[in-house]
Amino acid sequence: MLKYEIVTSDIINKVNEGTYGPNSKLPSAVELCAQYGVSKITVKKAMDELERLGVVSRRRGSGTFVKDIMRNVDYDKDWSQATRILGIKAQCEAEGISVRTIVNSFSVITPTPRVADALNMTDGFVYSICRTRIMNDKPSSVEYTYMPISVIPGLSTEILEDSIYDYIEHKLGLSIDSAHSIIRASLPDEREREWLEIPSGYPLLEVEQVAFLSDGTAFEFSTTRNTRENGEVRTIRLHRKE
Amino acid sequence: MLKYEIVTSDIINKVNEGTYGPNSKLPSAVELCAQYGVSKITVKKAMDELERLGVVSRRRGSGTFVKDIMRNVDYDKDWSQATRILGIKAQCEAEGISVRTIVNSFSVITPTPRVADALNMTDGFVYSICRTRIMNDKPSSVEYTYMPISVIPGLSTEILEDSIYDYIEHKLGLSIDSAHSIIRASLPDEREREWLEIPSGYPLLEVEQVAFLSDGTAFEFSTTRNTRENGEVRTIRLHRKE
DNA sequence: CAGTGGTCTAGACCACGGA
DNA sequence: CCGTGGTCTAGACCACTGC
Repeated sequence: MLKYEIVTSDIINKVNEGTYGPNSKLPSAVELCAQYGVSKITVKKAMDELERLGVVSRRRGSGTFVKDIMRNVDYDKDWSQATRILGIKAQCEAEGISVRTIVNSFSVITPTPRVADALNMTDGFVYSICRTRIMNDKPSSVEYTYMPISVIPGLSTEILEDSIYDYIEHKLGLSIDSAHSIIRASLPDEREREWLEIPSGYPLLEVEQVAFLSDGTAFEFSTTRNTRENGEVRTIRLHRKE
Repeated sequence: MLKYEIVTSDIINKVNEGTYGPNSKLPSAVELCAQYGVSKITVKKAMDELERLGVVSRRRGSGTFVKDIMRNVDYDKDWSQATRILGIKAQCEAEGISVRTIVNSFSVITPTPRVADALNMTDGFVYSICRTRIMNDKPSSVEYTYMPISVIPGLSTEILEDSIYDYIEHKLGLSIDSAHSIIRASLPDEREREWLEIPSGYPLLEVEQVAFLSDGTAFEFSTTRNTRENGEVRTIRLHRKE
């Protein structure tokens, strides 16, 4: 465990157990340096992390304060970036939710302009995949996925029913880096109503996403439409300090 | 302008104008140190920023790469944290959108348990505010806001029609720090359909938010329900590197 | 093995807030 | 004025990648 992580997680623990209560002021940076035997920059990095996680607010000249509503922050479960970017499968399993995946369709096509643009492709083919996710025996989302066959070769139905992300990272040895998402509200079409077993007026949370490998290549363009139970996104926004 | 900001914005410019094309590799950290005459840590901080803004991906041992789809990133318009946390008014004005605000109701009440909990209040009163936002002459969101009168004294209808955030920062001299949000899809009730001039099946993007001052005090609990045109949230998620 | 980014230090200096 | 956090440096050492 890195030094700044030790500081971060220790302070989170102290916040959770009430040693540092809501609105209280943390020890100053120099005090924390002494307390943990680390340098000022390391303490600062820990504070950056706490701020990003939404645990504290900082004001230059006066100090660092625990936010008002701090109960049960979990260092590992990082909501600040709006859902961790693992496969859905790994994410659910981490929380003890059972997931089953139904492959509605799976083919190779010439990308539409929209898809080609999102993936920055000039030619070549993409997989076109449509899947339904069943979580704890309840249909909870429909996912439309496009991936260039040149970047992610060798997909099979079996993999789609398991975890694409696992295949990409462990079988292909590629490194997943990040995703850019747009979140909207939308309504289901007829097929989706059937797959998700919902009435026609039921609102869905749509997450459109382009995902990248760590060499910068866009490898996935996907749209996921989530039912209410499943579909909630949490974020933390920091005010721009000028 | 700070040194790391100079580095960050210069690289963003070079990406936008094509000097560093999609998928290309940036100069190494040491090269950039020499190029800008700054230390390694400063370059690293600039790279952290570029990564957070979604411009580059980094891989230890091989380098830093420009992402595939990098067109017109704007350093000031920071989408990475899902909409900057100014008042809606300032946000729209920055983009040349006209905003008008209609105050549907404005009163002081004893907070419901839900509200008191969100604001971590044990006693006292809150303002209860309901407003409709008209953007470019189109009704685009309904906003329900609760604020403790002890924290934000002296609100008036006039302020509500203008900008609460401006009042808080400039008149009260308080410093807004951050906000924690939950995003969902939902449907309008009857009054909302009327205010927003939409049919009954129209899906809304609901953003529930608790906002904090920089001493950690929760000063606002609000729920905003946005129409489709207006309601889109963008985020960038970085993969957890372990 | 050489080259990359990542962490960390000790200490200088600056900017801001409050008494 | 002092105490706070914020930026920055020069350089050490580590961890990973790819040849």
